[in-house]
Amino acid sequence: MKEFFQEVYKIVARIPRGKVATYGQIAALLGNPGSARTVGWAMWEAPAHMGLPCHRVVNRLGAMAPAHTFGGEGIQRAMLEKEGVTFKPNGCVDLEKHLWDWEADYHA
DNA sequence: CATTTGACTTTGA
DNA sequence: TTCAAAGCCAAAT
Repeated sequence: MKEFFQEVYKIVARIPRGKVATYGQIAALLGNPGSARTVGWAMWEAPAHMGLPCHRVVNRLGAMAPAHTFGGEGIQRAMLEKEGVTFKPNGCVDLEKHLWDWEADYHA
């Protein structure tokens, strides 16, 4: 469903700078908590296409997509760090500090 | 038209 | 506690 993609794009576009969102939460926000994988799939199509901050979208562990997705290893991480996002020693985004509070912002 | 795959998540052993 | 398997929705082949 293309609309599903649009929903994903809209939500991702609303992620505040310096914050990150997880696939599962985005999916849940769309009403499809089980389609976390489909959310990621949608990102694959959208990227630079519409200036979508896909680098702010990570899995629930704070890990990011394969390097080639952003043009190289560390690209996504670099952009996030530039926005003020911190990383854990394990190399994942510090979700506890930078997880987007979509509940308050989007009014799910 | 049916099968497989995919930037994931959650539960079972 | 850690490891492994199933499940979910949508798109691509």
